[in-house]
Amino acid sequence: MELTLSHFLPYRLNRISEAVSNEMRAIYKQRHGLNRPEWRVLAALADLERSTATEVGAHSTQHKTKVSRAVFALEKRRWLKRQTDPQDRRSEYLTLTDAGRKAYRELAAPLLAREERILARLSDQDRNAVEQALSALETALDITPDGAPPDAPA
Amino acid sequence: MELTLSHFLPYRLNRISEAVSNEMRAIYKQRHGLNRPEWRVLAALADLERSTATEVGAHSTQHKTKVSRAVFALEKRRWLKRQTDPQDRRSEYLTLTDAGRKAYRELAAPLLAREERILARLSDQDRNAVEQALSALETALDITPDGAPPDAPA
DNA sequence: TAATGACAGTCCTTTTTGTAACTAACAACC
DNA sequence: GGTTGTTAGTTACAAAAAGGACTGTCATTA
Repeated sequence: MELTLSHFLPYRLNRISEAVSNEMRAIYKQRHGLNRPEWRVLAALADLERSTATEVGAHSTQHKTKVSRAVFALEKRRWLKRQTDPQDRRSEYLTLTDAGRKAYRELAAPLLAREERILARLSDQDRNAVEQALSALETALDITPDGAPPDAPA
Repeated sequence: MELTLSHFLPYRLNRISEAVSNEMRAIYKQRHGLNRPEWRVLAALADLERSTATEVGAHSTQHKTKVSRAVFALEKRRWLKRQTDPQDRRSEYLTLTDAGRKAYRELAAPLLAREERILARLSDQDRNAVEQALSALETALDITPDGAPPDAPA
């Protein structure tokens, strides 16, 4: 029963995650001045096409206040448009504009390239281990690919 | 060339890291009202015994301003003592007091238990994959176990 | 021993985040 | 059709993080 920081799961995860995130942030910050919530909303909307802020939050694992602020920022850039749902006027549908989609594509390419550059330093075996580890942890932590628990526990 | 958030390495890492960290934070926050920098300094000092703020920062991968504030907070609780190095009066040696070591031990147990509880949900194979993945990523990202680059690049 | 540059640690200012309260809209129930 | 409870999204406030500038100390060199 020994706790050494450098062997402690959360510490290691955090350091790795932060290192990777920082590389990415440099890209979307430098090119378009985006912060992470904004980038995530952009990516989420590219994934989801047309959806509400709540859905975007679920899909990108972000609190609704972050989403709200990010949506506002992206709207100001005219990268997305809102449209209140006539059926339920509380919620608004969000869609990327052409400019938004263009910005997303311009960002996706270098971000993926950077991801690939990191993974390229790993052996095939290590890459497999990474995939297996991430999937296993996601399951163990009840984090499904798009943010909802795998099946609702009673 | 497809960027889907749920398959994107930094996103997955971040979500996992955050989920695990949150579980831990609940423990050291609830029991002793610590925040992460404070907990990390405590753990680093438990690892290192007697060392300077700079060393603690390197060992726990934290910016010196965070370390500075955390040291102040822990000092106020009388969990650590400072001692300016007579050889170099810029730096101060930090050591945990008995109370500090006691608090550390009281925290280490439940934190390790929580870590174990998470890992217990994984198969042996998955656990191995996690270990292999973390090590491989640490290497690929030039993050050595205690925060210094593996060997200084020219 | 003055000048330059590096380093340890702190302080101060600006962003970002998290939390909780709030508004508006809906739904269910009586 | 009023009451109660829930949900979508925003706003306002408080806590935390990030970053840079600053102070004091040391080392090097002239």
